[in-house]
Amino acid sequence: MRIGELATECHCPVETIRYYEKVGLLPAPLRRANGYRSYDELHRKWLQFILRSRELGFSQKEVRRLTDLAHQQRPACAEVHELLEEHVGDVRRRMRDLKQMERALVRLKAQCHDGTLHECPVIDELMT
Amino acid sequence: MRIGELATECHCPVETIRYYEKVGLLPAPLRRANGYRSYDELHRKWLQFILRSRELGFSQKEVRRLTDLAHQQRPACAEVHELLEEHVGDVRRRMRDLKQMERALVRLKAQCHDGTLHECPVIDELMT
DNA sequence: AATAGACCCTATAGCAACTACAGGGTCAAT
DNA sequence: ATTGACCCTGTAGTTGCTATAGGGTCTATT
Repeated sequence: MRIGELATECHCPVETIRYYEKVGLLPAPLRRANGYRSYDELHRKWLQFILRSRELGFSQKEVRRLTDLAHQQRPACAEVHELLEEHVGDVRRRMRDLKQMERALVRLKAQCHDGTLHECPVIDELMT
Repeated sequence: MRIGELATECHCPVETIRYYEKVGLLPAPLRRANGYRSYDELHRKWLQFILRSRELGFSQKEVRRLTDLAHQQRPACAEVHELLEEHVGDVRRRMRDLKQMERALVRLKAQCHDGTLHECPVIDELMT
């Protein structure tokens, strides 16, 4: 499989695949005589693993830990569990932060009287 | 006021202040004879405006739009309102994304049987 | 007067996690 | 023979800072 086919199959840009290879997340594939990368099913699985983990908000560092764990012949379920716990905590913190932002923004917006004023209390409040 | 004092007053690192000046968010202050930056109350207000906006999740670009609007002698409340609306929408989208992540992670974690297994179904599921 | 320590300056490099060129080679079809 | 789609490498750009190197300045103490 050439890189372009892999990319369309996995719904991700070609550059991202090359990037993952460069930073060592995705194992380097064999090359054809013309220098083109040649991927197989295992590569596809790894790429999907990475993409799915990134979708779930894991950082590159965490994905690296995950792939390392997955590479072990007897994956350490306890460590995976711990990583997941940490990450869920992280996601929840980020949600709380956003919720706070949202509340503050809505409060701020309420001062706007639907944008019909010429003087702007929002600007005033941000200034103080 | 020297940069260090401004920094402690506004609870932000000195480097950040110089950075905001460099990218044109914060107006460049006068300099003393020795080359040190010299800030006044107006600078403090602008810096707080920027920091508060960043806390509310506005991007640098949006902060720029906000400061531009604030600079007008008759701030265009309607535009501020629009910017706020957009941003609240953005924050809510990000929350929805995180919520989805959280649900997926919790579902994934549930497969882990408290990390007591040696074979790891989580890894398996991320692979497929 | 010398020196230590806290402060200030500029300019550059680094971080995450990609994305977007520039400047080339390869391959299949017309 | 040439067009167009694909591939290659290497480098620079993005966002929003943070950190470091290599210097100058000011105040207080010895």
